[in-house]
Amino acid sequence: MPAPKRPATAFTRRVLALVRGVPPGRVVTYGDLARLAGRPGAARAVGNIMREAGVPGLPYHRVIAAGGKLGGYGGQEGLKQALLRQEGVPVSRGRVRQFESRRWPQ
DNA sequence: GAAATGACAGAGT
DNA sequence: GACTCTGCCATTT
Repeated sequence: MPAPKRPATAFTRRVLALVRGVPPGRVVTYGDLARLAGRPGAARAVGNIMREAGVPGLPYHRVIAAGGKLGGYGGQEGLKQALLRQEGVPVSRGRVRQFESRRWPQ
């Protein structure tokens, strides 16, 4: 059966809340989200949450992988890159430029 | 309840 | 700089 529309656990809820709080023009890594959510090392789990959450209205495209890599986007990396560029985030060759300076929170 | 899955991270080659 | 291997975790089946 389809997953619940609402976050199942506090961790998931926290991660989604953090994503919601990322302002335009800023990016955050999966590892950071995991750490901010209180579970360092759960970067992989964060990715799973994004994929399964299915909650519209969240800037999922602002969540990138470590090192400024875009990571995945449901097989739509191109779209993710386009969205980031629209918000003023320079992306080149699947990587965010100056991502260390655009990382959130900072 | 246990095994499989995956939008990752880090160190090593 | 790109590729490979291992470790970690929550969710799904």
